[in-house]
Amino acid sequence: MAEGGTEHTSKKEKKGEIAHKFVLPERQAKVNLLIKAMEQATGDVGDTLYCICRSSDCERFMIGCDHCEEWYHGDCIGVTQLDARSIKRYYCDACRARNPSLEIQYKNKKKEKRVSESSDQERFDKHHKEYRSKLREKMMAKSRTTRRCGECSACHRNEDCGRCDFCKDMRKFGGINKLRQKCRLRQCTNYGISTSDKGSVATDTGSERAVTDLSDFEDDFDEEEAYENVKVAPKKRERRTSSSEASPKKKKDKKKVKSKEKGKKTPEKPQCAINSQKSRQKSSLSRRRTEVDDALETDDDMPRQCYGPACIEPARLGSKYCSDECGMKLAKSRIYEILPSRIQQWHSSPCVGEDNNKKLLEQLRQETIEARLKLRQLDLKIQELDALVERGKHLSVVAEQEGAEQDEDTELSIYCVTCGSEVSQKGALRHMEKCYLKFEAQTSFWSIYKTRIEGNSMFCDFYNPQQKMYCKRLKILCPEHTKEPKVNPDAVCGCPIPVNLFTEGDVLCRAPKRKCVKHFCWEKLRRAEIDMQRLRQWMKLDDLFEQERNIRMAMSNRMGVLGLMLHQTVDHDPTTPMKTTPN
DNA sequence: GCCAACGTTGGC
DNA sequence: GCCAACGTTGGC
Repeated sequence: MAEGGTEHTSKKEKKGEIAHKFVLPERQAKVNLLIKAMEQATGDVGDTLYCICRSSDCERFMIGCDHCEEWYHGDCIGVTQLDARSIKRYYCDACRARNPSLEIQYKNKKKEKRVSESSDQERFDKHHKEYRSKLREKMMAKSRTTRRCGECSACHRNEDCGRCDFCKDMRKFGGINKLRQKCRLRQCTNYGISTSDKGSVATDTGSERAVTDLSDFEDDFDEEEAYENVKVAPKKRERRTSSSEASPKKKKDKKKVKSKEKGKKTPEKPQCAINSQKSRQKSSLSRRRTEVDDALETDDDMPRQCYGPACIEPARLGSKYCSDECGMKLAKSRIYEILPSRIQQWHSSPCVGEDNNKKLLEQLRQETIEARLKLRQLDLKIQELDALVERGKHLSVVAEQEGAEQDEDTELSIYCVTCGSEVSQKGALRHMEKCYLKFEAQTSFWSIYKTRIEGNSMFCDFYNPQQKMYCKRLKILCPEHTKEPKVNPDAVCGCPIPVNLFTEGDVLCRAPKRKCVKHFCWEKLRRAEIDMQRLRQWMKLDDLFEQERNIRMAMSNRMGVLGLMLHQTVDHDPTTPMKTTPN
């Protein structure tokens, strides 16, 4: 689509160069020939639509708008070649409706011609007024609830789109029927034009004017008609009452009761109500039109020619193509047309994103190596610990060893950090350990996946068949699924005794393991510490892997066909070339 | 009686 | 002024 748009713009630009504002009759033939030749050269003969009639015909006399640069057939908009001679700057109706400050400018020396020109314009306006008032009359003649002109494509649509908010609200589309409105694509476009929009022109809110060219074109009323239109709204209300007069008396009474309920307010109501209704109607209609136009932009149901290359079939409803093949054909030709130059451009211009990604990948690789090295070191630490424990097993118990449980009179007490109860210093470590395990058992960590780690896993991975999940506590600390090993009565504690606060010596504690209060569970805690470090490293590796995957995906997307077709680097300042290394 | 959808209301 | 919500209406 983007390419189609580009072609369109470029052609307009070319046209603008040749035939500036409008085409003088004597130059007309030449210009037409030139445009035709260019179209043939660019290979897009007749595929661009002009004018309010949206035809590709450019054989007739045409005049270009100085604001939007759209081209119009003279006979479609009521401008003759003679008129065009006296016009200096021409602005189309759509542009003038959007921007009231725009006025058609005439040449000075042809001032006298303005009379006839303006009369032409009047004729033209009159023609439009007639058309629109006919439409309005038609609509008003129909029943009160009919908001159909019966002529626009929306009125001819028989089925709800099922996609707009109003359709989605309908019960048949699974909605809850809150909005209770007609499908947006079936709402008459002429209804909004005829009754309300002049108000928005007069007040010129601007933002409300986001409507199609056609609507704008038809919106171009003068003040007189604006007044007429304002008067339309109350008429509708009156008609409603009169129509209800025809209906049973019950309804009439109902109305009376209603007005009585409102009390003194009733006499004042007509004017206020009319005003408020006017404004409400105005706003709701302008909103509706904008929304409908938006919808039409994306889901156009106007009959048009298939966009397929060399295809002359009408497009399917809601599609730009007559068949899937035509769509594929156009897509293919676009790829053949655009991709080679994009690849060439890709190779010739530096890509900062690509460089940054490469740097990041290198950084990630380094971090991965470091993490793996650390993991190996931790594995070694475990082996060392195993060796230490093994060495302790061969030692014999020394009863008087420092740290062994002894009956001392001077008992100090301490508070448990977990439960807060007072415990003796001697049994503090033992109590706190048990207490911690008790609380820890209340919280569990589960995953549906079993851990798959090279070497020994640090996770418990107990499988619960009911939950069909695996326990993700640290194996060594899991109070639920790891049983405390039974300690032999003559087992030695075996904990290395530190020389000072930070270094530990070769000497091992030879107190009986059951009675050593100083090194209670030392082996378990050390293993847990190492396992935690291992866990951290594995998580880091996982994170690095994820980052690498994302970067690689971004890199492959960038160079992919889709990426190349969708994106393009534009160097806005070729005099100072882009740097490949921004840092 | 059902249903589509119009027109009004009141909250924001 | 906008807009969601809903009472009401007219066609079937």
